[in-house]
This record gives sequence, C-alpha cells and structure tokens, in this order.
Amino acid sequence: MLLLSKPLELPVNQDKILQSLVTENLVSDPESARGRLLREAARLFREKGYERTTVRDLAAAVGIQSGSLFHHFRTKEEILKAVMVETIRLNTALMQAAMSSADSNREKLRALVSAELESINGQTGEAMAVLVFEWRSLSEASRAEVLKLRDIYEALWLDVLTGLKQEGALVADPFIVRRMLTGALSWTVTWYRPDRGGLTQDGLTDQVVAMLGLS
Amino acid sequence: MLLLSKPLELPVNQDKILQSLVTENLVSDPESARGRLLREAARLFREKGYERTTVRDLAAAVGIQSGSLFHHFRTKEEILKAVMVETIRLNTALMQAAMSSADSNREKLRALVSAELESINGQTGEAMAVLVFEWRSLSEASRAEVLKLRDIYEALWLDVLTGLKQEGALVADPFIVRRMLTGALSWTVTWYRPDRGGLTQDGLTDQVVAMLGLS
DNA sequence: GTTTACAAACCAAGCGCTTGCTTGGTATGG
DNA sequence: CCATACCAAGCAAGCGCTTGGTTTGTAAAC
Repeated sequence: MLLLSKPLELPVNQDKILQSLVTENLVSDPESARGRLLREAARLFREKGYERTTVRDLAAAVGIQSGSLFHHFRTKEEILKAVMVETIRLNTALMQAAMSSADSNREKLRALVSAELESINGQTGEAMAVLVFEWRSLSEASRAEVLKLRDIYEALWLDVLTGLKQEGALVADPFIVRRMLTGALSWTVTWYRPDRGGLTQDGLTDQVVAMLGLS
Repeated sequence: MLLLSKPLELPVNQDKILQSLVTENLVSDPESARGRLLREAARLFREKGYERTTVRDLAAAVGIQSGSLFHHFRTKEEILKAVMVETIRLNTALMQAAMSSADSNREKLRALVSAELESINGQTGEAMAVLVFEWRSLSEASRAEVLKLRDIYEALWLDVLTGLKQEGALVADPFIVRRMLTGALSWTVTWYRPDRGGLTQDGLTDQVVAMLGLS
C-alpha cells in the first residue's frame, strides 16, 4: 500500500506481516489501484501539505482524471484518513513483532525505538510525516477514529516504560518520557537522512538509548 | 506583538526585553494595529492552520475588511513570515537573558530548557506552534530568511551542550541531543497544559533534565 | 465458444463556491 | 493638505466535487 515504495527490499517477516494485513483487508494491497493512490497521496501530502495538494495533483500522480478519484473515495479527506489509518495499523503490527523477539524491558525499549525510527525514516516515512503534520486537517470524527487506533500503539510503549521505571532503570515519569520520545523521534523526519551522512539507523538508536541512560 | 496575550503579567525583565526590541523595530508593538493583527494571526494559524485560515478570517478577527489587510501586508504569506520572524527574534533575546544569569553549563542547560518550555507553552506559544507546524507554507525565500534567524538561536544550545559533553556529563552527541530536544520540547504543545493538571513548568523542566541524567 | 449482462473503472466537461488580492474612493488625525 | 488607515465591491483563478456517458474486465447463459 501507500507505505512501500520498494516492497521487494523489505525483510521477509515485515513482508509477511503486510500480506496478512492485506488479506484481512486492514490495509490496501500496494499494487492495487487504491494502494497506489494512497502511496502517491502520502508522498504529495508530505511534500506540499494536505491543503496545498489538490485532487487534480492526486489524480495526475496516478494517471487518471480528477473526477475519477471520487469513484475510489467519497471525499478528499477520506484519502487523508485512509493514509493515516492504514499506516498506524501496519506500524502497530510491525512494532508488536519487533518487541516479541526481545526478553528484557531494556531490549524491548531498544526494539521500540528502532522500530519507530524505521517507521519514520523507512518505507512508511512519508505516511508517518503526514500523521505528524496533517492531523489538524482531519474532521473531528476522523480524528477520533485515528486517535483510537493510536492508543493501541501507545500502550505498547507505556508497558515497557512502566516496567523500566519499576526496575529503577528510569528516573522520569513513563508518560512524560513517552511523550518526549514521541516528539524527539517524530522530529527526526525533519533532519535525519539515513542514506547520505555517517549516522546509521542503528547508530541513531544507540544515541537515543544513551540519552536516556539505558545503554 | 503577536506573542503576548496578557502583556501585563510578564516578569519585568521580559517586558524590558520586549520593549527594547520594539524600539529597535525588530518586533511590532503589541498594541499597534500591526501587532494586534499578528497576534490574531498566530492564534488562527495555530487553531486552524495557515491554509485553512482565510484573509477574511484574519480581517474579521481584528475588525476590518479583508481588503484592508493588504494595506499592512502585501501578501498573506508575509503575515505568516512576520509571525515567525518576530517570534524567533523575541525568543532568542529572552533565551540569552535567561542564560546570562546561570554560571555552570548544567545551570545554563536548565535555563535553556525552561526558557524554551516557556516560549512554547507561555505567551508566545501560539506563534511557536505556527513555527513548528506551518514552515512548509513559506516560500523558498522566506524559509531561508527564517532559518538564518533560527541558526543564531540554535548556536546558544550547541555551545552549552558541547560544554557538557567535554565535561563528561553528556554521553550522546551534542548535535543529536539538540535535535532530539527540539522535537521533544516542541511536541509539548500538543499535550502539555500548564494550567489544568498537576505538572508545573518547573516540574516539567525537572523531568527533562532528569531524562538526560543531568539533574 | 460466442453472446449477453453488468458492475467496476474511468473520461470529459463543467458547476458553484471560495480564495487571495485589486481597485477606486472616503474618512481622519496631525 | 496630505499621508495613513480604512471601506465597498468585485475580479480572476483555483478549488472540491458532480454529472452523464463510455470503456473494460469477468462470468454466467446459451
């Protein structure tokens, strides 16, 4: 779907997770018309912002007429919502998978940080940026829907952070730490470029863990 | 100017700094027509976003006709730029003042965190949120202008963080830490409510410093 | 194995409305 | 008297979305 510009480069387990979500109809097939549209939408929404992206832009990006968009989606906003909802669904699943292979809370946190950096700076990056910067363009109703999904995602983090607090490994409040991490990690979309420049994604994960005194 | 909804409640030194900037013509007088317009613009841009705020909205907020706006600003984008530029100017000055009364780098960092939280969640909060979320709506030229001002601001942080690194108080890279802090602190605009709820701004500052292992 | 049926996917055209901004003129204060 | 600040009216362009009709894929009916 929208999230994958080079699906073939995905690790096997990630691809498996995606495919199972596709068969459950929770995310669109990246190769379907809907999936391609959502991917282009994520790209354009990130590049120019939701409001500055016209339905004509979206249509041109997938090679159809602007009116034909409304055969797939009833409104422009529904496209934005779909980008967000499917992104959260996929990343929640990926994050659960990343955590499941870790034993200690320290390892789990590292897995979470790493997975979130991957979601923000990897294949789903454009959609994640849309999630961060364009949520105000959602209607009240859509926003509630998206927030509900996000709560599931957030619960994963809070479990681990609360555990670390009880172990004494964490000094600050888990809720505060999570919110700070949300901001810090989201913000990497504005400056971190994994391709050019020395810092790898693993290196960045190290830095984050070090900053929290958990390395 | 735009930043102060209740100027009379400001600490004396902050008010002095503002006034000196006003006389230097670096920021608009909050009580001038231009100043009131910029304050309302910041409020509306934050509330609905730049694109969704019309010139008619802006005009109505200060009680004039939409066309009359263009007597004060040549374009709508110029209003956005003015909000950003004046906000950075004021906050840079406030931050320099906050730092000057601190001796050690530890104290200076605390002053910086506290000052940035104040700028984000205090009187200049609406304008700061605009700075975070609406920079994509600037033209290329305006963006360069804003970024140039922001560099001065950022240099303050990097000086202190580099000092802490040399002292061995900081494990991670100063540049990375600053960028993470930018994200973490900016993000507080989305969740932190200093008025209702137990956490004070000082308490939040404590949490941030604790998170970095610098308390 | 051709025909029929029909829904899904799309096009061409454009409607009605909102947008940023312009214009020509009028108050008002120093 | 003249600049500053405003109003009333509206223009041209661009917007999301609708409409009526055409193509395409698929699968049952004969």
